[in-house]
Amino acid sequence: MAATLHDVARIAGVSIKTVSNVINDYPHIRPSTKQRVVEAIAELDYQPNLSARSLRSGRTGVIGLAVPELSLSYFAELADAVIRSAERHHMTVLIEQTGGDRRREIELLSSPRRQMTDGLLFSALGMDSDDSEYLRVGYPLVLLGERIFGGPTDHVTMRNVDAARAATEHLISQGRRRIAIIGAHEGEIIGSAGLRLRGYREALEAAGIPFDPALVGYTTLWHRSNGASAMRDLLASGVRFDAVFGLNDTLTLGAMRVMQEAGLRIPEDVSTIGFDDLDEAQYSLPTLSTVDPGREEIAETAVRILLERIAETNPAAPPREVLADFRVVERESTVSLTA
Amino acid sequence: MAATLHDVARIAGVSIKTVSNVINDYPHIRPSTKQRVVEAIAELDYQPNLSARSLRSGRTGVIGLAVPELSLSYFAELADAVIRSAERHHMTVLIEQTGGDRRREIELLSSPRRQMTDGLLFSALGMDSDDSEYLRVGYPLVLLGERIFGGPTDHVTMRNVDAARAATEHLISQGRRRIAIIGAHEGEIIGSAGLRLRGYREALEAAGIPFDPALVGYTTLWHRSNGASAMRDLLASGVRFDAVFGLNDTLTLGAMRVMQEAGLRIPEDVSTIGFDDLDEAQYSLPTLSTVDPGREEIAETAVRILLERIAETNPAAPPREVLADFRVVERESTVSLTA
DNA sequence: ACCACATTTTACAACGTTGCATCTACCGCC
DNA sequence: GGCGGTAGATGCAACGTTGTAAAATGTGGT
Repeated sequence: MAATLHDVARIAGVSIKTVSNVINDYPHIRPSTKQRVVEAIAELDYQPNLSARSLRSGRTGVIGLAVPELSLSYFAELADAVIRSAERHHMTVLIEQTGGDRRREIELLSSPRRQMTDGLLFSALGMDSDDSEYLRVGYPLVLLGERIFGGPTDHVTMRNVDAARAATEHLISQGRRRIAIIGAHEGEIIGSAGLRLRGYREALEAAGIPFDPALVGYTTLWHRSNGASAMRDLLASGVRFDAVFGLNDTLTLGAMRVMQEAGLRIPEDVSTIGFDDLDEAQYSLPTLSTVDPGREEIAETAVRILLERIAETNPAAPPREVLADFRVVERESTVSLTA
Repeated sequence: MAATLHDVARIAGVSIKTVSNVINDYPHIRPSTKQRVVEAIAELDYQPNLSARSLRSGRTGVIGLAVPELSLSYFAELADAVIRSAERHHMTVLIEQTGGDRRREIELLSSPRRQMTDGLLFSALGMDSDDSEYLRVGYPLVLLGERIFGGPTDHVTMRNVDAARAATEHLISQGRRRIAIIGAHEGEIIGSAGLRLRGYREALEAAGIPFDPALVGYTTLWHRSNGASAMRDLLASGVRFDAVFGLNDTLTLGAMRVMQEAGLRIPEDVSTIGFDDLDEAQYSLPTLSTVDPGREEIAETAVRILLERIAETNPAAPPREVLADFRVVERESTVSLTA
């Protein structure tokens, strides 16, 4: 079967420990010895047994990434970025899908699989701040997302409130006053929906525009179809609006499609902005203005912090919270009122 | 730190082997003993050490999935389906991205990481049939995709030619005669592009429609922007067409956007069909007719076959090729000529 | 030639688990 | 009462690696 240290040692005429030393770049090895070992390794096409190595060292070289669903573009693009980041640090990524289900999220935190990872990047969706004690786990954990703040672990996330306020301000600056919002979650305070709604309200308030509950479209999920049906409801209600802020791009694209079917022109009749800056937003008709929440930066930072924690000798360092920079991306779907 | 078999054994007052037997459902254990062990396991919150287990057993419980990029929706949806399938078999999935690069694909086949997986689902994009010898590896490997046929391994894929012919026939049955095709690859015979182009030509031929090279839009990649620019070129060339077959949905959505900008009506002026049946195709404007190539079935079958190979004692069984069923999905973007 | 000291190599024991072989106790049967 | 057989429990070795510590070898100075 596969060659082991013993085989290499036999061929090179040294002890297995010497082979191990060569592989691990131990400095004090005679060049001639090293060369013989290297040749034997090449001859046998030796590859270290990773199970044995991690049994011995307690490290696996794998980090976990838990997300709700890869078929949600935001998480697919996040996973892509995380894998590329991890690669640069010679780490592999094991992806788990939770479906956004609280129970599965909690289970996953203490699943035997945590054993095969050195640490976990955890994008919670079903859990909330009340559950934050579950995050007190015995391995390095970096939280992503906006469901839990002030928890016991490091946390890398986006500036939801600020970014949503900036998006709304962008619409206001174009002379829009009746700004519908799509994707709100009934009663939510913390969480992407709650925080972005808050940014929206702050922007309105700052501009002296009264908040009109009739302009809020609620959805449970953020799939395209939810955006579409929220918009259908909004149109059916007869409420007047001249702009839409969709709480993510996917929702917004669904809503746009319904508006266009209904004969509304975007951006002339309804200036529309989304959130996430998916690749897709560049190719819709019209192209979608949106907020880039700093996804690449989030992935990169989260991986870096997780690896720091893994390497750390003293795990008692206080939890850090990192907020990525965001950016409003103006495209065709938003334009000033020409009236 | 974490509890081991020894700890459990001490608490339960039995040998570690008995604990191991309980965990592995060895039949001959006195119920009272079993109960004591189970209680001790619960008390210590014991979880087996997976590194030790795989060192001993040679199995990891992990399968690898190599895809070009997760940010391509097709692969994100495929990965989602594979993970869900694997979950049902109590397996974990380790995802690797190759970027569709031939060299990286080849490297990955003999990477030390193969060590941490019991087998690999491999979606090749950069390699071609000339490289098929690289697939002769010492571990269970199931090939996905359409770059290599007749290779030495099991292969699960879609009926590209038939499905593309069916898509084209769908357009022809609606009275379309000038059918543009977008996303072809110069000179490719094998591969999604080459095979689907062949299906297109077969359909034309069967209908007695001459093949017009001016109607072929070439692209290197299949991102949205490639579809958009191919369509721009097509429009700039002045060639006349009354239908478009996009070789995948993403391309097609990019092309649709350019057509609409140019004032073409879909489906009236240009009946349009894609390929992949992405979630997104249900929410574009108009909704996109497309081909469902059987992605779920592919994921499920591939996982099943891989696990069979892993469990197999005699690995000499001849390679199998499985083709999933496809289905033309009619939506708003295709309609009969009303002349 | 011998010592002090640095370089190079090695032996051994673990990491936590499971396969194999073995051992004891007990059961039913002639 | 002795024997074969099965249920139930165990001890030992091994999977392939690396940390520790110590042994072997080499170098230079006296």
